[in-house]
Amino acid sequence: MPPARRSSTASSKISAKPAAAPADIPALHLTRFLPYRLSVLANTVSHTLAKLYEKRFGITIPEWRIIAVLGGGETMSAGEIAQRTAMDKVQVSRAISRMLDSSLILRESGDTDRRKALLTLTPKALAIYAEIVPMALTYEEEVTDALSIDERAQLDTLLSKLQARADQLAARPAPVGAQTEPVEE
Amino acid sequence: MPPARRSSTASSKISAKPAAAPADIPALHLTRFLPYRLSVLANTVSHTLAKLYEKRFGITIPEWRIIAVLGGGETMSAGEIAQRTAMDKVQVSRAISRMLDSSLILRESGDTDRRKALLTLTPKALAIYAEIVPMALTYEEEVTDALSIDERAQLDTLLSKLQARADQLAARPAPVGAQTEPVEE
DNA sequence: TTGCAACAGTTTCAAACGAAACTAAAATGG
DNA sequence: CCATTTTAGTTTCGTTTGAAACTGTTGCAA
Repeated sequence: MPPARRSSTASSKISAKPAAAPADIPALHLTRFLPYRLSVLANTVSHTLAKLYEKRFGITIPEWRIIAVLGGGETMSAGEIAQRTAMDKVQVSRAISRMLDSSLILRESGDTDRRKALLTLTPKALAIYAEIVPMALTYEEEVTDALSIDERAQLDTLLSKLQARADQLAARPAPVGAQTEPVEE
Repeated sequence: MPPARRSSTASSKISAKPAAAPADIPALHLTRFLPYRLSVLANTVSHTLAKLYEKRFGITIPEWRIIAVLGGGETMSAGEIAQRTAMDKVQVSRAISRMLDSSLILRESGDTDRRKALLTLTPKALAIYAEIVPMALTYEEEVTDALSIDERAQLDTLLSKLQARADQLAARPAPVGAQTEPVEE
């Protein structure tokens, strides 16, 4: 610990006794806490997969998602992509701009509505799609191999239910009794 | 679409026919793809919760995690915190520095090893802990209310198994050959 | 001892992000 | 019609991030 700005007491001899923590507060163990567990798991999985196709194709997660939704050869607008990939429009816009630079995507302005740009993958991107999909599916399988057939079905159900509920709670305006006050002291 | 840099074909009349996509490529539907689903769900949940305590206490996710592991009044080093929160040391270092500024944490240099700084929550942070834990648990309950008792147990099992497997796969050196081969089984 | 590798944390730097402001093009409507 | 609002997408700005480099400290070994 090098340039540790000297803060108040800098000695040692810390009483091993938990100084505070009133007994009536329900304990929270991070490792049992659903949001934490989901976050860590999703992170591990995404990160591993991302490294795989970053190394192989030099694309990022947003780009991979766009390739995934356009991989069928379809054409759609940026807004549609945003919806389908659950990314926001800024992220999509930036990813598209990168993909234009690397000739992965083709942008044509629509006739009927010139605000909407119609986006299509180039053959180059389609080639990546053809290679990356099996890779992605293989990885998914490797992960789900940890589960039985029954458990995989359960997982599907659970994720759907949780997502539905999480969406519902996220949409909720504001926690009813929530003060907008920054902590009393 | 304002300053759309004109890229090659800029007309319209897009043939609705999917130009490519050979039939032998297994389709990948993002909405059925586990890494994607996990990512979206974790994101929704974390984001909702983060907004909750950001608004109320002005703390970020890393700070909340640190409060969570130190909330019992324990004292530990930054490295230990990093392990327990599954954050990397840079993230922890920065969170701690913020918390020192806002008097949420106390840093004392150890006697035996002056590299390790011993970290403890201040009463102010403990007060936040006392308030935030019920909030967090309530939110967790609201989410899991979408599930039956059985399903909650399933979820626990599934997450554990998936995390274990994901960790295992993440640790795997690197798919050396270009191929995504199942490798040593 | 000193000499060097390993460790604990911090800092730096460039890329990535989110919110909000912005621009251009459509839709609305008086 | 022209003015206003909405929609589609981009840009800007300040913050956050992650990797790698760095600093101080300790442990180990010759």
